[in-house]
Amino acid sequence: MNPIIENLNDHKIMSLAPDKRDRILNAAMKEFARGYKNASTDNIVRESGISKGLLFHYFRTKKELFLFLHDYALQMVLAEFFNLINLKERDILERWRQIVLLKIDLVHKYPAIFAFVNAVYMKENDEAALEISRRKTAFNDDVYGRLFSDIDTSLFREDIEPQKTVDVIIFTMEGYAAREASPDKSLEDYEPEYERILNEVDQYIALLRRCLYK
Amino acid sequence: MNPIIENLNDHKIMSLAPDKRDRILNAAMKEFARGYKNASTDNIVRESGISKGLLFHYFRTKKELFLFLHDYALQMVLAEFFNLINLKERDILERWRQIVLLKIDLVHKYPAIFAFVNAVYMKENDEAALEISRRKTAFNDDVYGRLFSDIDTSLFREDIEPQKTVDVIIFTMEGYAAREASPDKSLEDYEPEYERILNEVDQYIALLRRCLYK
Amino acid sequence: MNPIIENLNDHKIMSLAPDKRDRILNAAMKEFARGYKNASTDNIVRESGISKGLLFHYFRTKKELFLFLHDYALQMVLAEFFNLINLKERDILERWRQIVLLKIDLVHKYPAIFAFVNAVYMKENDEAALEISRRKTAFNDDVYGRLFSDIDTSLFREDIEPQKTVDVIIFTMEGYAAREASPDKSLEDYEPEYERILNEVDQYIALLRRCLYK
Amino acid sequence: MNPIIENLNDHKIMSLAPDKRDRILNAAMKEFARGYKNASTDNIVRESGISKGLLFHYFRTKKELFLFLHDYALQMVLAEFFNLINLKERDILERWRQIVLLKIDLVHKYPAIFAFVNAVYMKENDEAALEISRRKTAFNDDVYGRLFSDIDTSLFREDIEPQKTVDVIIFTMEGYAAREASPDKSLEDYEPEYERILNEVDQYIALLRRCLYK
DNA sequence: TATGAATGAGGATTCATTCAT
DNA sequence: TATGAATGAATCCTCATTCAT
Repeated sequence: MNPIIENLNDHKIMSLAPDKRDRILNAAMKEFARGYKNASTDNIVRESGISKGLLFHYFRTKKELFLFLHDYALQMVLAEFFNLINLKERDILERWRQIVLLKIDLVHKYPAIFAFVNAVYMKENDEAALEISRRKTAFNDDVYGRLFSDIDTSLFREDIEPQKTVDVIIFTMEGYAAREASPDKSLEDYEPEYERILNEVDQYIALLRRCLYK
Repeated sequence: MNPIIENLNDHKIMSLAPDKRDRILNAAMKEFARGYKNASTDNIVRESGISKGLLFHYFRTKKELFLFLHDYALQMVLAEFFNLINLKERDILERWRQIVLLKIDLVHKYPAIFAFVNAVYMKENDEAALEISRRKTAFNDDVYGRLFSDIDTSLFREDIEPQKTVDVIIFTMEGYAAREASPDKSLEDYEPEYERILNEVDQYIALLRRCLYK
Repeated sequence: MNPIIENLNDHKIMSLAPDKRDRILNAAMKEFARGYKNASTDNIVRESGISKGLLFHYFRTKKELFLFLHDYALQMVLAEFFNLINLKERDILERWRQIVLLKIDLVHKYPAIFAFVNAVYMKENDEAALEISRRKTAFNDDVYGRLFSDIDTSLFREDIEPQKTVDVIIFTMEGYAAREASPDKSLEDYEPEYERILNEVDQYIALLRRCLYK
Repeated sequence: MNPIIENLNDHKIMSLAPDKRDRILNAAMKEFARGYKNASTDNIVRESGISKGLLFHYFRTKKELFLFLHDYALQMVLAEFFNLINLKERDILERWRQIVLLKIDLVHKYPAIFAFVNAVYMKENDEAALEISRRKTAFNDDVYGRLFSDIDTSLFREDIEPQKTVDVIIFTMEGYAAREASPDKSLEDYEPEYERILNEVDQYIALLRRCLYK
């Protein structure tokens, strides 16, 4: 269904008992959230309560673990994301509204995954870094392609190029999201801010609708 | 004059002969561009032709070197930036135009500094990471504060909140910049693209002016 | 019948189905040809298609497997060797001639065994090394004892001690064999060289006969 | 002077204080005498009383240490060997006599070196193993070439090819040496056996002289 | 018999930092 | 100031062996 992410279920680790597997993957994500180099396989095994040997039984190298985790994280988010988003809604601003709400929920549901994904900047001049970079770009292209496919551009003002209109809307979305997700803001505080964020988003939506729509 | 960045001239290293100092700082920046953890003090001393002992004579720890470099880089860019920007121009969109042009120039003039600044994501849960994060935020607040201070909001449509208008403009600026600065694009290719970028920026400016201005 | 090599048939592994047993033993020999330490039990089980547990069911330790294999290899060669050699021939030089021909044949017939035997230099200061060394010496003493037993020393010159004459002949044989078996010479090339080797051997035999015989 | 062995004095380790250097090299040789894989860098540093880091400061890898040691050992032996052997003596059997005596002395003087050289069988399918094998062959060719150059073949019987005569003599020498150097014989016992060995060697020499010389 | 997940001590290597000179 | 040898904890990874099933 999604050709970008290879079939994770083929991986050895998927034959492990789910609770043990989750213990390992969660511990690994948590550790990699500190950055690739800072992450220590020793910490991962300590945290997940397994032996050194077992970790390397399932993942031949630290890099393989990292790469698997990356794809796993993206797939987890992705599956639920597209499951819940209503792609029938063709107004991009309405769709954004949905996305924001959904994202807040997901960040709460899978905090470790988001922490990990945000941290994935494997600064290395080797193949793995390029591979991650390539996958991330492909992933983003795919997600954005789907998320903003079949947009009803007839709603937009006619005196500006529709693609540029979409760009401004997306830039605004992302800019706002980045500002809200700045590292000082601990994820735990999101919930009480739900109202505030929704309110602000609605203000941006109103602004953009007034200025960019017919 | 700039309270955010402590006085770099107080640092021991500033008493070194400028050419030797530059050799050290450039080597260090180049190395840290690979990421904090990947950077090796061995490489730095080898590249700059000094001894291990001397490096640690001037900077007590790797972290101190890194932090110094960070402030140093920001100050370098900053000084030149504000020197050249015309703060008399009160139209935010015109100011953006200036900034884009200037930034392209600076990236060419100081590629090592920009490579370093872009790479500064020291994902660590220790003091240095928080410190960097704090300084960066302060720096950005300061820069943006100055860069977009004294804006003529009377140019904006009156049916929307001026601060939100500024936000949309800045989000668009940054979104566009981020897209252009994606890691696949090598800095060397910028020059021939100067025209293309300027052209695109002008299109966004025209759009925003038409939609957000009176 | 042969007191040096303990009865291999008493070993647990001998109750396994012959084809499966051979798969295991061949895989193990091939692997140990890389050297004792370099040999990996993982590779052995992968190659022979059995499970880790089963290997250690039959051989309690890697060392036991190795020791068994050593004896097994020697016995394999030995049995066939003495089966084919004509111990009626009492002229040591003629006997050598037979041995050379036979050895070339056997190396072709059991390349894995010879590769393994040649590689058996388990340099370790533990029990197994001494044990191997002891068995090898005993084996050689036994083989040479039998191979050169009942030699007709009346053929030798009478002005020299017969044992010394035998020594010189054996040293020449072994020296020549070692030179021909140097590791650069791949076993595959033996066949076309059959003629050359036989020719050279005959020259040495002629020389020794002329000088050492009456 | 000897083109086979590259200049060892260029190596970093040669700038170390001789006593410390010898402590390291001796410890390493002793350890590698157990075989390449069995040798543990931990043991080497423990034995030589230096830190882990220092060993890898001088030798970037275990393999580099091993290769250096190999060349070093050969050079040590070589230099003294050719220094003491009288190449004026053109009778190969007399020369052998000298060599045997000299070798016994050297084995006593440098037991660690000989133990190491005898043990050097790095069974690995990588470049280093081939490199060692290549160097050893080149070394042997060189040594034998020099050791048995300018031999007076006019002393030999005329009814046999001189090269074959030389072969038989060398095979006998090596065969005898190998038998005496078998691993069960600890090096310490050599001294009291000096007489016995010399006596036996003289017997072989007498035999060969009677049979192979005019 | 047969499986293969699980163990954990041991191995080579790295690297920021110190210190005697 | 300046050097670079020296340190050793930390890192990733291996592998013979065990054990529950």
